[in-house]
Amino acid sequence: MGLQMRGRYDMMPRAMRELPKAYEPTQVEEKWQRRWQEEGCFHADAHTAKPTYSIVIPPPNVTGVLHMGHVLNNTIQDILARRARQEGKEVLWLPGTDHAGIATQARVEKELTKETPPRTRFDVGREDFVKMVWAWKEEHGGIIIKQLKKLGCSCDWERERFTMDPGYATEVARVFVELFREGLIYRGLRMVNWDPVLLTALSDEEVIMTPSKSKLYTIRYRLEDDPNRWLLVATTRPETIMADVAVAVNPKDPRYADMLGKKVIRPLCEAPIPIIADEHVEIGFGTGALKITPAHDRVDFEVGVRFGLQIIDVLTADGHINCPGCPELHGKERFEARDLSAELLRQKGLLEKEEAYENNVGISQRSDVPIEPRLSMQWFLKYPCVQEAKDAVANGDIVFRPAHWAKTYMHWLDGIQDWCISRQLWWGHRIPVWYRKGMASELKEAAKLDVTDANAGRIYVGVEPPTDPENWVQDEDALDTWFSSWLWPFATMDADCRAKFYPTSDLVTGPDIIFFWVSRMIMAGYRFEGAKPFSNVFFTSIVRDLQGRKMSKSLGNSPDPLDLIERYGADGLRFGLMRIAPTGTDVKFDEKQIEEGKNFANKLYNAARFRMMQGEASSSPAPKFSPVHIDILAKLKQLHTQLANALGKYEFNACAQALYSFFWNEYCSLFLEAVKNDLREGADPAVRNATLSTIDTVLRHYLSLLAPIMPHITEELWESLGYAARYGGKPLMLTELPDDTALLSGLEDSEIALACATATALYETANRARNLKAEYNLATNKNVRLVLKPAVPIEADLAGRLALLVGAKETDVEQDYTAPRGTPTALTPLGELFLPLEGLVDVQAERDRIAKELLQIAKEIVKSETKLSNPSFVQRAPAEVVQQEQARLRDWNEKKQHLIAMQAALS
RNA sequence: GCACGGGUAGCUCAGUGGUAGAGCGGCUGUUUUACACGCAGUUGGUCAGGGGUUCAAAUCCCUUCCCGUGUACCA
Repeated sequence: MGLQMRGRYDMMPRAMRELPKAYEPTQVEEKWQRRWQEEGCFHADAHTAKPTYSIVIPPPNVTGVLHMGHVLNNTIQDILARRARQEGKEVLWLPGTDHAGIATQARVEKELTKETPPRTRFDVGREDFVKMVWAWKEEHGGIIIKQLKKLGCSCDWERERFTMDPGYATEVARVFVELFREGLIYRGLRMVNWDPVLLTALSDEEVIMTPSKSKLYTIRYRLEDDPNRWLLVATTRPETIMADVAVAVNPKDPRYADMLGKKVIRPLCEAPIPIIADEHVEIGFGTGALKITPAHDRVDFEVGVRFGLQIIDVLTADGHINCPGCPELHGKERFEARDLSAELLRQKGLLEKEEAYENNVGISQRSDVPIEPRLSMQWFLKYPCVQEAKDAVANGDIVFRPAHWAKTYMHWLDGIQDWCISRQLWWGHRIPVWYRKGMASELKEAAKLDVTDANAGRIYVGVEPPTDPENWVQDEDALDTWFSSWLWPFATMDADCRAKFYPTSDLVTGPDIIFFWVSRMIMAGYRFEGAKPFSNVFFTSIVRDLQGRKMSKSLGNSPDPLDLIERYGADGLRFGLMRIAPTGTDVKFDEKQIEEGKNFANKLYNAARFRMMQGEASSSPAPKFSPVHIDILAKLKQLHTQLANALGKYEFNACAQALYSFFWNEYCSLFLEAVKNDLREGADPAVRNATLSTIDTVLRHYLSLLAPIMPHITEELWESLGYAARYGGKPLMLTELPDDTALLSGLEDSEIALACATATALYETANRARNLKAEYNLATNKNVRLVLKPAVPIEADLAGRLALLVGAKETDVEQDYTAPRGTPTALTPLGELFLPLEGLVDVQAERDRIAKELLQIAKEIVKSETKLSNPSFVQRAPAEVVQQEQARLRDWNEKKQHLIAMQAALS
């Protein structure tokens, strides 16, 4: 090998025969991940003058392990980041993890239950428990970060953040204090979604309305003053009857008009309760009478408020009945109590009927049990900058892709409700509010606490604890995890970093967290930084299994990405996934596709290996280019454009597709197969130089273009092909994209067009010849002779390439060739092509073949003639289209004539 | 209920008015010196159904059906 070896990226000469035939990704990938990091390739400098590109990672839960959704999401971010580096930008991809209050706390609590004897966090105590969670986080919390590194993510790991880092915690508190002072954060007694397993309030977004099979019970309520009159009430929750304080009917319902103002006897925990009239009750549903249970239903609560009704709470925090007045039910679990109460009513003869019924039940996203509407003292946030958030997306300051998600976003913002931000958890940011000692119990009951209470000195709200802590007691609650996540795009950055990299460029995330995260970040960005947090939001598809089901642990249908990386390589996984990732819809995951990614890596490796087996090109004699060289360079130039366009539209599947098809089909199958003889011994050195330099040009450009998707193998080949040393002496990932305008710069457009047409004709001709061979059952590798009766001038070079492509020993170009009777013939763009089969001629077979082809052509001709004989078409279609159709018809007719002539020669 | 997305070859998906495509799979041939993770050939389609607009519809409009997602709820 005559490679020039110098610099630290040099490659030691290796005997090419020792290069393994198959690409083995594992070691290569580990090596480059290590080297990139050692050399600080991922580090973002906040002080350069370069244009910036920045992304903040959607922080995975610190309890998380990598799943396919993460792979999709982070591969896309990595592609964007790597491509931006190639374009000369200063790139920050900021990584980190989320403390995930509920998930992480639950994780450690689970460990406690495994102890003997089992313990709960209450046995441990708040301070020690929080210490335990921190310890767990230090030991197990980094798993997903390691996994992201294995995927090749080029995050600036020096800037890794955690949502409970000290600096971050300060930001969270600062924001709380500011919003409190502004009056947007307040504490109030409200109906909230209560999780009876986790014993905390949840936001509306954390409740999933799920259709469930329930029962609708119709129950008899006796009128107080008439033992023979009954009011029938339908309910799905008989276990809350003891908390009924009224029965409501629609004021327009004639059936009950005379009952208004009277009382019925509550059938359990008996007591008279009024019959009231409320518009809210639908006449047509059930019996038209609705039991009002303000403590256990949101709507009933509002009715209760309107009518000044009493609130009777008969459920404990963990979902058990608390009603000593009804000893049969007191202390029973809520669902057990439901059946039991129905039974009790039946025994009393008060259960009119019981029917199967499907209704929507709110399920806790976290604990998977039905939530309870519960009256509870919680902290709420009235969202800031709602209008700015709407405007930004409406006027295009922030672009959603796919665009239709903007509708979902707007809809949510239109109906936005105050956010319940307090959680009865220990792991998380504790609410920075302190109550004056001695007043604590009084304040606990206060209907609403707000900024005036701080002014009155009853409470203290501050980033720092009060200076006289002995006089204060801190609020017990922690903040919703999303109350820290919504600050992620700026709270992760110091002042310099913010100055350079905020607002960020792109956000890549799943549409399932538009409300949880995306919308809230936008509002926070405007409120606290006075600017949008990002310019583009790319919503990835949701990865599903082949049956279309969401991937989940319980279904066991979620492949382990690390296992996939092991078997197919990170590059294979990335490429395979990008190839099937559609824009705008779900992606059905098929492992076969990942295998394709691996196969593609192998193809690339072998194409590079082929190059390494050749010597070096030399400057003399001057390279003699032929049409196939020019053709592949023109296609390469096209690929540059295609990729830039697809990336601009975030069409990653189109990128992968274009890269795949260029390399496999155009470069390997056509170009390389056409030029192999140029590299054999005895070939014209000028042609050899043209071929080698073309190969190098293509590979050099191609590795750069592919690098963002398959960073490891391209980096490896960049080095081992010697390009690192030759083009800039830097790793590929820090090398700028080569300039595609320099390709073919010395040639006129017309020359290029002619060369491409010639190459295309050559490939088509080869194709026809291969068909002929196959139809005559001649093995691919069977050396045959071709004769070409040229329709255009054929250079010897071209004839040679044709023979090579077809697997023929030669192509004779003979203007006056007369084929023996029955010789298989094809009409090709280069002329009539014969496949003389000395002694093997099968006249009948050739006749059949021609007849078959004629049949096909006849159909096309009919189609075309029908079209052209339609006057409307000729008159109304654009002239261009008509001409095109006419040309097609001429072509078909010409072919037909030719085939008929051949047929005649056979008879 | 409302909104959004989707229905194209056995499978996964491209295809924004002008000759229905790719990869995989199937079948046939092939160990030719980069690659059998390969090469060559080939087989697969009422573009969900119906109607409309148009010279021309997978593509635009209407409608029905099916799948998915979000959202609102009636106890």
